[in-house]
Amino acid sequence: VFKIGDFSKLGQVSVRMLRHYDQLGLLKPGQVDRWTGYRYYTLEQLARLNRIVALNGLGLTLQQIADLLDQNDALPVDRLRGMLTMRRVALEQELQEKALQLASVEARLRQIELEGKPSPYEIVVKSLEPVAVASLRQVAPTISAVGYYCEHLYQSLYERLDEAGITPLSPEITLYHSQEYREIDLDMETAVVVEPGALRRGWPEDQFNLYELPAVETAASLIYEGPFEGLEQPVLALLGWIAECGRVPAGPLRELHLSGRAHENGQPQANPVIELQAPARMVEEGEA
Amino acid sequence: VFKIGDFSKLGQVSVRMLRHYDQLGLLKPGQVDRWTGYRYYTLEQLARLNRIVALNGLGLTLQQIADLLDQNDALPVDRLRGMLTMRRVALEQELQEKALQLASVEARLRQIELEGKPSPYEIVVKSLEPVAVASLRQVAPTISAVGYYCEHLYQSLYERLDEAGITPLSPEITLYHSQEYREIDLDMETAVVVEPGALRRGWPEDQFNLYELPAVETAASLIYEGPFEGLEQPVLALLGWIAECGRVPAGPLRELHLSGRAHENGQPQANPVIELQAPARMVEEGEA
DNA sequence: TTGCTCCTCACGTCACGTGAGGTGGC
DNA sequence: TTGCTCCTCACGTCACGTGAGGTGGC
Repeated sequence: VFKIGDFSKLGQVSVRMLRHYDQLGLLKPGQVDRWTGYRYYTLEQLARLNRIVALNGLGLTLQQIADLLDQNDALPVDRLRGMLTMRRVALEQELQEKALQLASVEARLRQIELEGKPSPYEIVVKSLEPVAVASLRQVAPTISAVGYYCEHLYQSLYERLDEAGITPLSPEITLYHSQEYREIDLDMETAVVVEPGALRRGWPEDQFNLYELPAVETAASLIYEGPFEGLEQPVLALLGWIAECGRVPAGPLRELHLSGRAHENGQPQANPVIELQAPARMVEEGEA
Repeated sequence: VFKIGDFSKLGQVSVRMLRHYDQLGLLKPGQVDRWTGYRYYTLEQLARLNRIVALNGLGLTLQQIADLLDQNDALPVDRLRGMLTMRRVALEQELQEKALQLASVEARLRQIELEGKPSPYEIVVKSLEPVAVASLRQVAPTISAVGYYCEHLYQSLYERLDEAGITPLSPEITLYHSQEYREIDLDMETAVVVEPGALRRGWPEDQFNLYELPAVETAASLIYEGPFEGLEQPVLALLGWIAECGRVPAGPLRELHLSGRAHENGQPQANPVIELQAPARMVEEGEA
């Protein structure tokens, strides 16, 4: 028979926890002094305590352990197997997440070592909701022509929407359909968000596209603030980040004009706030 | 300017968390309506929010992030590097722990598949404190002679301690110096705990050994209850577990007689409670 | 009498989710 | 007027550590 302190040393479990196990009903002392409240443990409890510690070391919760040890001291095999299997799945997932985090941390550190300062862009993984959009699509011959195309595409889009009696909402979303970064023949699509109801009514197809931009499970995103000419750098940062994290593009790059229309009265906004979203997915194992 | 709900969608952060960040001073809304308490956020806040989300995704605490983003919005490089380095170390450790846990869980599952029922022994990793002991050591020719040797070694040990005026405490600890399991020529040492003060006074060396059993950082331990003849099975279980976890024995196996002396009046205890402790360490990488 | 152990009660941890109960804007 | 959004306050999570304040046994 041991007092709680001795039992604590025997089992290498803190006194606090022994009291806690008592309270949870996980491990009741063999005897409790009615007057002083002192807990007295027997050697048989030690085997049970060891079970608890062992299962806990595998990462089972005390509640799960209580379920297992409950009434009879014999472990119900099937439940144990079930719990261990669940635990294995959870552990595999946690391992994967941590490994990804570690890779990100190391990427950041490398980046700091190389450039001497942290990247000005913060890249975040997010999911994208589906949105109803109206759009026009065309190929711009060179990268320097993109601004011009953008302006005029949006302009005619707005005109046609006006004729059709559809109210453009915000933001504008320019999509770049070329998967990689390129400087000529950019397949671009200028889109605006419209109310979802517009999809259900039919519209002349030759005037503009009207459809739902698909949801994206994971996209890399960053916020850029500055002139349109400076967009090249954040685009490259985003694509580089994707590659570095073992991912691969999974859809057109989206350029959201969060601070309103890119062009107003024929003038481009001087310092627009732009969100770049690059849909991406993990490379499958064994994929090139 | 966005209301909290819109901003929440933009940044993919729950409304609850935006309020929380406000409260922590991590991200104050650009404007708060004095009368209604409504929070209004601007686009500039979005960049900061993205920073927060990105750093949080690396596993930094909000407090750390607050320290980084504090006054100036420019990230102090050195502090960032420091935190990331710490984080990397922590992540590596967590990864290792999880991997070990996963290995244990899988070992348990395999064991259940093979034998159809969970092992009757719960093996726990613990550390061992140093203890002062008095002991006698001898080689038993065969495993079946161990009981006999044990009895007589303890008997003469107690006699000599009595002559020397040293009080034996408990428990008895029998040490097996052969590293592997073997059935002949067992190098065994029968020891009893004595008060630490006894070490400081000198004793005739030829009567018995008097020394401090060293501390052990990690030892595998299990509780066995049953006759001494049944000890073989738990010993093998313990050694098997050690091997399975990528560890290697690191000292003599200890057999603690927790329920009192092994022999009393020439009779062995019928169902003693015994703790087996096997010091072990992880195999170094590249070690055979 | 002095330490030592034991007792109960309760707060803090961390980044959230989820209510209750109530109020402004279309 | 009816939903919708927003507000504050507060509890719960999980396995602990760490006190405060007090009492028994040698």
